[in-house]
Amino acid sequence: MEKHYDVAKNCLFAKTRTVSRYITNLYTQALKEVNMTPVQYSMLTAIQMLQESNINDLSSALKMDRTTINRNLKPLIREGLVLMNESSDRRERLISVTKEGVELYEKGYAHWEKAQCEFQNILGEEKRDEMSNLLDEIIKTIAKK
Amino acid sequence: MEKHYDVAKNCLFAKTRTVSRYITNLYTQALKEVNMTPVQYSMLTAIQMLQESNINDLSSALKMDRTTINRNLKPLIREGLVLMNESSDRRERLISVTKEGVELYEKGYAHWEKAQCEFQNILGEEKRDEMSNLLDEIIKTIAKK
DNA sequence: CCCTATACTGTGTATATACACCTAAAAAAG
DNA sequence: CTTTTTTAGGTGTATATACACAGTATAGGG
Repeated sequence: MEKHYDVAKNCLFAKTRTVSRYITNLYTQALKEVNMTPVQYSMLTAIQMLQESNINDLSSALKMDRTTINRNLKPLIREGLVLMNESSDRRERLISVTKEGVELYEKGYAHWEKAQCEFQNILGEEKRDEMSNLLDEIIKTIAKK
Repeated sequence: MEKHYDVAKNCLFAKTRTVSRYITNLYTQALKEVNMTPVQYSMLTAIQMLQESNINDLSSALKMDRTTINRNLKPLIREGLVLMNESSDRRERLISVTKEGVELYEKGYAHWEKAQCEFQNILGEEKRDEMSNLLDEIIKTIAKK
């Protein structure tokens, strides 16, 4: 078998990425109602979970590169949804959500739910659960390293 | 339950994206040996599969936006791995792989395989198969629309 | 044959992502 | 207390991604 047939059929990177693009577009459409991208919505989620966190905390929680966190915070700060404050340790900055951020987050929740439901309708509940569990296990596995 | 707990626990976008980032980094490391990104390797795969294809063909095959295909081709063309030739229909361009492209692709195959194996070692064969099948089904489902 | 509709492509813009490299501050070592 | 190491953060650069908008060429209808 020629190599490209093998890759086309079996590449887990390509498959994951294709599905990721699809899901991203789906959530992007839904969250457009609150002028937010799904990545920004995820970041707001983590910032609220961790409360007074610094960039490294968010990097660990979201399993996203430190510098990506930094850059992804920019639009949220620009829109007044997130604050980056000085800390007593002057190396770090403390990140928190503003009142406007919480409000928009709450407002976005219904649209996030819509995207979740839409995806479940497309996949069916059984497969959706299978996918969710599998992703959880993968994330747990890669976190252990 | 507060909304951000729900999102943090159940968001299929965030989970998929986290896993996608992880897998991307894994394949990126492996393919660095041939100076190629995994997306570029996937594109070379598709271009070889379809042979004389235009941008829309690739867009369909890779389920990637047309304009993304266009931009992703740039580095491949710059490196002399891919050609974009005129067609008799002067609206479209025909995309093909050069000799150098095929050679580098063949050389990269071992590194792609390495990444595939590495991921299987991390996940275990059973879960890897489950994941592969699930992704196939999802891709088949979203293709039908 | 001309006009219009359709099809293929490209560019501007904005976000997402991570690596290499750099700066500054705190902590640890001596 | 000074020097060194560690830790936190930011910037330059390059790729990846998709939408809105625009240009050009073919096809189709009259």
